[in-house]
Amino acid sequence: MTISLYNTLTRSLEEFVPLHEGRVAMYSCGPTVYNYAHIGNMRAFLFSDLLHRVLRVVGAYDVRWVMNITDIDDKTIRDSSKGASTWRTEMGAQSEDAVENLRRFTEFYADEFLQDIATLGIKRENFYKVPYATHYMASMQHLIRRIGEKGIAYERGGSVYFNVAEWRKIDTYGKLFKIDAENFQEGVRIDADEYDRESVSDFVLWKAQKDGEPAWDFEFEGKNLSGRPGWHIECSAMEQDILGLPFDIHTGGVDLCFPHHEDEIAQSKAGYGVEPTRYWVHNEFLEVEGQKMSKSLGNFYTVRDLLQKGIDALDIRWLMLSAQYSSRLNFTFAGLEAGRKARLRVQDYIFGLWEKAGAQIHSTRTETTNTLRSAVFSELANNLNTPKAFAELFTFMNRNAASAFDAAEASSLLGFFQELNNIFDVWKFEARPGETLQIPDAVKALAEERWKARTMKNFAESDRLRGELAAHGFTVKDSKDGYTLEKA
RNA sequence: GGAGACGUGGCCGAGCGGUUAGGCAGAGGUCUGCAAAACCUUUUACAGCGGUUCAAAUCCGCUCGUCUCCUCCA
Repeated sequence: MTISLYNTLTRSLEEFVPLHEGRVAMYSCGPTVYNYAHIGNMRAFLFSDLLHRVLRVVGAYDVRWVMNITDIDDKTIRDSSKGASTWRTEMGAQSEDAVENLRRFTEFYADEFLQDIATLGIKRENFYKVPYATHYMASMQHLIRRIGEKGIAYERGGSVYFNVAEWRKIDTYGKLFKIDAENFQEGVRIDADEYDRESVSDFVLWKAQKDGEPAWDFEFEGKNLSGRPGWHIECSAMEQDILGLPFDIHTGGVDLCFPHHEDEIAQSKAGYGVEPTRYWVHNEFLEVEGQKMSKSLGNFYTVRDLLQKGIDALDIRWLMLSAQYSSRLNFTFAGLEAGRKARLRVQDYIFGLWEKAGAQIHSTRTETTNTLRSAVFSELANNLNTPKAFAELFTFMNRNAASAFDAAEASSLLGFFQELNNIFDVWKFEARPGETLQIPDAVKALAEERWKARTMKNFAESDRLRGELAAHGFTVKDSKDGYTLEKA
């Protein structure tokens, strides 16, 4: 099925056509590992996960997905520096070597991050590669030299800058974002002292080392400039090294359009002569309880904060799917609960199908399955319209009780739900838990006793026994001619 | 100050010129000692004010509000 995506570069919905038939190379801007990632960050990564899964399942593409880890920048340097209060004992002791400290610090948060996304269902094995910026030092330096050779970079005070004015003579600067050159000055406070750049719009490719900072040697135009790479250069270098240019899709949060992605385009084109990608796809922000997420408002959550509150990671995943990636999402606890109920309703439907299908899952599609499948998949193919896809699913469920299908039909539908779960990844395919529940004899006896009391209309005793069952961790549900036990 | 986006019923969230979106919650019902579940039925919309049109939540203008970017940021 053809997939369409909103391309920030053209500001329009475009039909996605890969550069190589059947294959997609995709790069996602990953986290800067200076702290635990929060749920706002997670939206970006869950969006990339969704996109790559839709490409695989709906588009039937072979997808190479790369997401970087930024392990060198101002914050990681600041927080890993000697004596910083942000240093955690889990990171071990601090050494005398700033580079080593940076490594220990960022490795800690990178590991935590990879764990967090795994919790949310972003699987490590789905990545082609998760590169760390500092492992690509040589490639970055090589790219900077190439930009220098083209005359678009200059050295100043030990730092190397990209010369935007010079670049503008060759190509557009402002592809993702319309820029008024004059705009830069008005009303904006730019920390000019920190930089010796010629123009405020120039950006740094290589930063000179300051006292005590981690640094790498870099030979540029005959000088050794001890320092470290600028923020944008890592993506350009790793993309070229790992995926080759151009590749198909680049994702990231909307805030990265400018300057990060704009600068990435300029650098790659200046250095390699090629623009990195054809499709730039950006996810919108997440709000919490209708407000911008911030520490001072107390609505700033990391994944582990939510898990500590007893929230199921699958419900976070579902909630993130319940709005289209391109619109703002209001993350609320009520929404989490509403989503949970909706998700479990589908799960219950799957259990129902499982029962009818006699545990058989078939990939052969009946007409019913085909109709549902194309309805749901075409919504996903339509710029990842997950809410609409959900709506199709629920509309189908509302019209077709699971119990109404015969075994063949149910098996076929299960096949589709499983296929769909390769994207959403929030359901289980197994018998309804109650049916395989191990019930201790003592509990069975209690339940029997209660049922007897109930039939004799001794409700006080019946309710007392219900309480006892609850103490054993079981809930009893009555129906007309019997009862069922469930794990509470 | 400049650039851009958004404002849908109690909440979330699609729709983007004419047709019931969907979910959660609420209400009524079936069932029921109670409770839970399940199923059926169902109420409440398009920020405000103008304009274009046979027809506007959907297009245009203004106002108000929220957000993003221009500075590190998913």
